[in-house]
Amino acid sequence: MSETRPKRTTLADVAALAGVSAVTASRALRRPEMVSADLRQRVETAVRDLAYIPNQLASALASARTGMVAVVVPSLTNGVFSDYLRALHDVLIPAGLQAMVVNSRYLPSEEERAISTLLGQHPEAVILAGIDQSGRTRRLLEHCGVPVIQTMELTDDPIDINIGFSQRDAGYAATRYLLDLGHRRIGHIRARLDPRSRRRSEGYRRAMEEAGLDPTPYLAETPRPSTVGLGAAMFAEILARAPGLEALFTCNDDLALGALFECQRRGIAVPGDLSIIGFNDLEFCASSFPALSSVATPRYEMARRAAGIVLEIVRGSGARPATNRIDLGFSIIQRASTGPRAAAAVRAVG
Amino acid sequence: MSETRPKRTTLADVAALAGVSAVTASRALRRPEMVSADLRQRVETAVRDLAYIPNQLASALASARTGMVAVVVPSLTNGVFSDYLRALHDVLIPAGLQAMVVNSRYLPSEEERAISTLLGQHPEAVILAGIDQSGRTRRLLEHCGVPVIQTMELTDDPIDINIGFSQRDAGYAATRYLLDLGHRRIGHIRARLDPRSRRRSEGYRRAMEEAGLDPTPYLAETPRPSTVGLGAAMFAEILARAPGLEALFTCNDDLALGALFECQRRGIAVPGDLSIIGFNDLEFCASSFPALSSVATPRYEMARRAAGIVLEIVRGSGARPATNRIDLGFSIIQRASTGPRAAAAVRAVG
DNA sequence: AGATCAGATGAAAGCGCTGTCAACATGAGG
DNA sequence: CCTCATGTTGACAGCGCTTTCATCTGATCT
Repeated sequence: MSETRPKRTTLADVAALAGVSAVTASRALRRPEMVSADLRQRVETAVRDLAYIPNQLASALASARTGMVAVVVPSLTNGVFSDYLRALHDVLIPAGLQAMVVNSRYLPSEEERAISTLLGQHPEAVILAGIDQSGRTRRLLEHCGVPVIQTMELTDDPIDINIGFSQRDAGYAATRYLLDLGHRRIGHIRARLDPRSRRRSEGYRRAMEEAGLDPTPYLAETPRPSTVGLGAAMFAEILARAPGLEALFTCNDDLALGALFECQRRGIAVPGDLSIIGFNDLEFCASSFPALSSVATPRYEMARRAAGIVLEIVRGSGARPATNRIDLGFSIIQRASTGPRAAAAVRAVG
Repeated sequence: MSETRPKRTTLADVAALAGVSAVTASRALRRPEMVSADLRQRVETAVRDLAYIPNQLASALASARTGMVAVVVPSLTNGVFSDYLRALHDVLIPAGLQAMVVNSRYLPSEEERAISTLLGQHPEAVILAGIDQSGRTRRLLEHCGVPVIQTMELTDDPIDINIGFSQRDAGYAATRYLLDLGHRRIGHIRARLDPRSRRRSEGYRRAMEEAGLDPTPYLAETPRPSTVGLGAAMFAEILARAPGLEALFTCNDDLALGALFECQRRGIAVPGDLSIIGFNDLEFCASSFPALSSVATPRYEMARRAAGIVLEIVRGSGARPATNRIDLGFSIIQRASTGPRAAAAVRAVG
């Protein structure tokens, strides 16, 4: 079966059956209004009878239009990217464009490989989740001749167009929020150690230092990918190290959920004994007990805007956006898991 | 920018710069061992200097090899498919194959569209998550001339090759497990209503009926996609309807987690007052409080095997597996969220 | 030394489709 | 009745690459 090449039906077969030339058959499919109703009908019938599927490869090669936009995300696992990809599809599909998404697994080397492969397929645009491309990747992208959109985060030096928000500011704001609640011993957990979470942590560090606090004793980090279980374990580790912990900011919601479970396991009241705030505001944050505070990130909107810009450039007027850097911001979502510094904690701290 | 066609560098440019013919340049890249060290060197230098990226379209068209395998999954959101896709990548990438994954969103119409598009790109194999293809889709797949692997579930009538486990048996086993624990008023929540979850529910229904129990009063279902919040809401709904509930089997872990949170919110002890078992055994089940029992499904293994078979057929000996239907089974993972029927509940039921 | 052969290279053909342009009807206008 | 738009259709070339297959070299054998 792997050696028999049954010679897929081609446009020529369809044309022959319909009794027209290949060009006409092509037009009947691609621009039906250019072909008389009679022939169009015959071609359509032939297509159906032969179960003809156009060879996109040949079509793309001849027309120099692939109808494909390349998308690189660092993870498919992460709930963050499902909203992101959904937005992309919502915009691209109705416009007849196909998103080709590949996963870089948070590895610059894989990203480079992926982009190189994708570029070979001649996408009409490239949408990247992230701003941290390697130098070689950047060069490829700069010379590929199609729009490149970097998302998820802001950069001062975009390859082409940039849509996002400041991860650092968001991390800062989350920490600041806990500080404003009166907390001082604020822990921070981060996993994976990708550049984006690193910048969130920088925000945490800056807020702490500005408040005259030393973040070191309350910090836990690991290169392992974040999971709920890891959140629980790392929280336990900080707790062992810094008993007087009053609040916790985690780099994402999975870690926050893990910490919350660990609190339940140990009988630590949330937010009575400990306030918790996560990051991303995934769906479960609103439904947990207590509901988790988090930092809402505009991931659907970032992707929607990115796809919209692509559409305008490749299918619309060709007009590029007025500005090549769009800040979509973020917001702190206050829920039951965070509260003011409790009397008990105040007493313990002195 | 959209109108300027800067004429990407082609193999001919590379060949010219290296002072060789296009064929030699092609060979230097594709089968280096066929070219003398000297010329190979010159070609490689030219490639680097020109930042040449081969046009995969042209390459695929000429060689009839795309190096791509088409993958259709119904969801990217669902934690289930991240393990699945990871396995696919783990096997395919090192073999030089690229997985092109598209999301059918649990819609047969989208699946048909997606497969039609994918087939136009001439994949070397097709891997499907699910067995419920529409008639037209089936016909396309049967005539496409490449291996087709249906996964996630077993069918008596595979298109080509089938790897999975019985969703119905798994649903039956989960319910049976609760029955064996002594529970009688066993609730069941299911969302999305896709064929796979329907068969899990059929297993539940059969187990209940075999035990002489009427499942109707304890059943809640909705076509909406399942979320943690939905799990909580639907659980609350059953509770209002059937106060004496002793146990709950949910169609997936997200719903189970929602139900667990709802129990915490209402002060219902788990498993003291209510046993809960989910489905899929996602990572968080082991870390929640109490840890959630679940049905572990071999999703990594299914994908790994599927990819392995693809590899063997398209890059290996071309040998197809001895059997075209592989059952990978499932297992009940017992954790803290399930326990025997409590004395209190026994009393209440009478 | 002449025949033989493996290895390296290039010329030509063509993968399946679409862009371009010429050819051909058709009916309107003069 | 002839000319000229208008609208359809087809011939041809070519997208960028790889796959024959022929050619040419230099080494090997007798």
